[in-house]
Amino acid sequence: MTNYLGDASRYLISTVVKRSGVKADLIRAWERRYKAVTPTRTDGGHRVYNDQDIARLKLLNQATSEGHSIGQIAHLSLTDLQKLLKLEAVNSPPPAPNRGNVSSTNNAYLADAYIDKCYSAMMSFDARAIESHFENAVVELGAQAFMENLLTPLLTRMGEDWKAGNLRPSHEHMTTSVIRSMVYILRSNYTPAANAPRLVISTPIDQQHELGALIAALIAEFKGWHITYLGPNLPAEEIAFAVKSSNANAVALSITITKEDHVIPKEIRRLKKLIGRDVALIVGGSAAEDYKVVLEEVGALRSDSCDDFKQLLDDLSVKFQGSS
Amino acid sequence: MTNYLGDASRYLISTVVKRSGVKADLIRAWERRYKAVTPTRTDGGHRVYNDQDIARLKLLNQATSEGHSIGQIAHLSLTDLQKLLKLEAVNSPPPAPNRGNVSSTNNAYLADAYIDKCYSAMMSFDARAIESHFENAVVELGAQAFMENLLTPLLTRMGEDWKAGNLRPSHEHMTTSVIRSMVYILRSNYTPAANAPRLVISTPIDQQHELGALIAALIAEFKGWHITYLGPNLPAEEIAFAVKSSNANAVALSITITKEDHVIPKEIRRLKKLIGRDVALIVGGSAAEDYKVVLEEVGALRSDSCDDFKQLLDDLSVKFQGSS
DNA sequence: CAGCTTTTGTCAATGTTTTGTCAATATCAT
DNA sequence: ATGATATTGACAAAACATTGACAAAAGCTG
Repeated sequence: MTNYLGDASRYLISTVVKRSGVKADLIRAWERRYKAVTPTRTDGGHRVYNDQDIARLKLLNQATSEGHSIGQIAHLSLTDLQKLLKLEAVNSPPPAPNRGNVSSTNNAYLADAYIDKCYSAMMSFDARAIESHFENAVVELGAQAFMENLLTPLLTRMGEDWKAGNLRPSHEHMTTSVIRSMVYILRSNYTPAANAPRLVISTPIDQQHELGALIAALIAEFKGWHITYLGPNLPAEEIAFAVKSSNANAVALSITITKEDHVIPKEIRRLKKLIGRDVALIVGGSAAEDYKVVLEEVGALRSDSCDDFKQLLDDLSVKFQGSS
Repeated sequence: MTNYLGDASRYLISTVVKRSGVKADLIRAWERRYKAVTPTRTDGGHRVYNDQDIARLKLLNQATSEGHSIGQIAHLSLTDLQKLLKLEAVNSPPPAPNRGNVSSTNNAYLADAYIDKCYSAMMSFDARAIESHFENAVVELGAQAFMENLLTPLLTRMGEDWKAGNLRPSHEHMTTSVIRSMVYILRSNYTPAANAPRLVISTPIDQQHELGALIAALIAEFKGWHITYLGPNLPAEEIAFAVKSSNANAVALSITITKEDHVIPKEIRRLKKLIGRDVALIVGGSAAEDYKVVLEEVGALRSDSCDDFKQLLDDLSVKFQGSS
């Protein structure tokens, strides 16, 4: 079995400098003094790095520039470094999302490479490998691009393969659980303001697929909303109860499968009645348009894409600002 | 193996200053005069602190600024310091009804306090608060104790409240999703050996509750197994498919709800037939004993507690060692 | 309250460690 | 042959440690 550490990514130091932002001399110094990375070598002795090394260097660079001492963190794993930076961000207010240093085209290209890797790992049920690729991708692309250029396309591709019958439920289950477990790292790390608008996210009953809901949760979190994520497959009463209890301003539902019966329309009508007129209802997902009629009937907002959803959130945000 | 969240991170004094809010000179003075913290040293003699030290300093700082004299409290344990400042620990709006069940040992007492906090946060759908309590608890208790003294009792209590009707599905859903997202952080990130025994974890069809399965996954991961976690509610074919694809040595199922129909027994029989005799089948969860008959019939292993499960894993581990 | 002692936070002076950077020289790759 | 890379050694700025001292604050005593 090919293991994910031995994949086809091989970069010379000049490439690593460009992608990690760490100068070559420093990379070598870190290796010499602390074994921060341990690249393989060509026959001639040139260093050969992989994606993981790049991700590491990027994180180490960020951590040192935030005051951590390289000697103390050089040996930490990728995960530990992420934890370190997350904790760091939690305890200090500076919201500086100002680190765009890779062009978007380059980003898209890189993301595509990662998608392929993730897909083959998924097919062979190698959760560790998926996770490892995700980790690297998050570091390299940043959380935003990770979601937009990797997670969303991956989800789309999975949806297609699902319809074509190439994908089994177990694949989808495993991948979902990997993504869910990474939500914590992905999430923007500052606590939303006390008066941030509040959103409850779920999927209606009999809708088991939660990937869409997860992505929606992440997007909303990045937008500064205060999220109550309920996971998939809940009846209207439960969702409404959560809305009341958390005093939410809006509910977002993800619907990805069209059912012939009338369960979904019934649930939506019931939910809308329960939450009342003051709470907005947003419905998205690949099957949302099949329920167009009901949605219009109850005055629900539809979102057909990530950008759509963002726009909706922004609009609502203005409306609900400060209404606690 | 080495790191839970505790000793993974080592900080120099400048970082500690930023995180704790105590000036460097003062930290050293406190150490010199009262041994308030006892950092290790680098070869060169620089002080190296850990998360607990930082937590301590934070608390000490808070306590002194509230009038306590440093000389009197410097030697107190983290627990005692927390008790000292217990009135300040209110950061969630709804004051929780405190179920006063105080245990004997400090650690258990501490865990109990966290359980209460988590429970009231859960009741008010404050996912952020739950997460924050979990984070603190992991740092304070260590991952092992976190699971055994907090997560497991919490789960048990949820089960009881569920039966008593005090808990709604939405509560359980939200809490599950928080725990799932924390799994990533909890996991020791050491990559299992290539020849580590492989385990697939899921719950049978119609078993929506996955908290037991999650804890099982964590335990197995700590034991060095290579895990493929599938999430809840999968038919036998899917689980078997994942077993074949990942070349697993064993399957673990969590069953928490007893159904009157014969779905579960049928699923178990089918699963056992599909995976064959060479793959072990482990079944646990609060409702597992209700299916005793079937389980014995197919030769499944039963685990009634965490310790039980650990024992089982160890036994199997020996058997499967190196068989890839 | 005045006077005395103890506690506690801060600072300065001086020496050591850590770490980013650079230069010189040799080797590799195309 | 030329540009990229590797190795080694060195350097200086920044960060850290130690020691000793000092004064404000707190506590105590008569």
